[in-house]
Amino acid sequence: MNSSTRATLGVRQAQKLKTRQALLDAALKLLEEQSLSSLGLREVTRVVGVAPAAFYRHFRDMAELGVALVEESLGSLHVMIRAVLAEQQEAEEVIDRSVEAVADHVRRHPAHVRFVARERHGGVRAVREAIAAELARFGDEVAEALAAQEVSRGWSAEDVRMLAGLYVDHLVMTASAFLEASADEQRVIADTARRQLRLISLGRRHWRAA
Amino acid sequence: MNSSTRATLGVRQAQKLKTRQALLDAALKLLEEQSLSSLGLREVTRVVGVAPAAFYRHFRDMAELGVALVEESLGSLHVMIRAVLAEQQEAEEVIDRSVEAVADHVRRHPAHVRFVARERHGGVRAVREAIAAELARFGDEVAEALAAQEVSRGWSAEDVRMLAGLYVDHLVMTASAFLEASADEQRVIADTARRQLRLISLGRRHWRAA
DNA sequence: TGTACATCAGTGAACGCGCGTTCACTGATGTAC
DNA sequence: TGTACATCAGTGAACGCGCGTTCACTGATGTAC
Repeated sequence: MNSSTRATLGVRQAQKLKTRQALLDAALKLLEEQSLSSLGLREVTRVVGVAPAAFYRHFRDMAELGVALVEESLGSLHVMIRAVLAEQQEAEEVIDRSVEAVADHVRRHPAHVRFVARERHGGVRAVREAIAAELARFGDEVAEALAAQEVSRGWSAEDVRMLAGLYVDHLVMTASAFLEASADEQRVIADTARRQLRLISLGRRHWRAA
Repeated sequence: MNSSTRATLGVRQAQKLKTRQALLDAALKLLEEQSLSSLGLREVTRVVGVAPAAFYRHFRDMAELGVALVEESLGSLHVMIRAVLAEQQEAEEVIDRSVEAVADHVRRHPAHVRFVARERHGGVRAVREAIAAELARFGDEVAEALAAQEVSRGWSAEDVRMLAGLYVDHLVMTASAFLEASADEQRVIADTARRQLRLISLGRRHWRAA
């Protein structure tokens, strides 16, 4: 009857998924004010309104929940990156669109962005590794898109990947800079990000040409 | 009698400073495995070997200790940056020297670097703000050095500051990448960092010339 | 130099509290026939 | 369709434990005379 869950799922499984998602949502919200390594299992179940022991039906511990949050957080970012990469336009337009897309993504998913920025170098190894692996995949994907562009003719694979890494790092830095900024500051950050991308783009066009 | 403390300090004050430093050292060590927001006051005093209540003679809470660690951590980095900026050489040499200096700094002060990377977006506001303020000062300092160089003739102050920001961000990214890397991986990271700086340098030389 | 008093870094015991984890349980959902 | 049994998500009580904070204290160091 519940059209928002696949018909093949029984009532029991659907309810379980709902509770699991409620735990993830509650944790993400609580993580706006603290880091994963200090977030308590009881805090999370309290917000959801289930008994503490119910947590164990879904996750072994908070680290496992953290890894699940990484997938959720970077999944939506992945969609955004793909969309930007798919467009084929002038360099200048791509830059403007990218910065706008990042700003928009932060506006839509601030908690996800904050979580990734915070836990990327945070105190929970499994989560750090999950984020690093996911960002490396982004890098590979960006590299593939860059390699297909005319400007990359004659570039070695390593050089393309190096440039992709620069873009991914810049994206993460820009996104987290947006987070704590007021509307005015956001405009400055966007402007700076555009100029930085323009400078990198210039360096790209003259690579090995100098 | 103790030549390592200023003669003007009484025995009592010297001892107090020693305990304070022991608390900072113990905290920094414990923070290699967790984040500040989950580090306990009792953990720290236990390592130092003083009563928990002694903590309050030095810091109001862990956040205040964290801010003190920021000053300590970024102080040594500051010295390193200044040294690199002071040298006047060919662009290519500056890049090699910079990357080597960063690698060396991470080798010498891994815990400080980890602390800054982790808490830059961590769960304690006061510490985040202290790090942001200090990195902004680095950016200003780098901008000043860049502005004095021949290549920057005709650049607006904002553009110079934008480039300085790119360098500072790149430095922090590179330093934290070194942290978790094996010797082999460190060589790859250093090589990538050099090429990225070379590309940025190229963009810089062609800025507004295109 | 010696004495009497003030300061204050560090002590140790006590407190109430929330934590993670365990366990036998309940009762709605699922399955076999 | 109806019945009997199996599954299992979530319960609620219990546990031992380490936490941050308070407090009156001690005794070495500092100061005034």
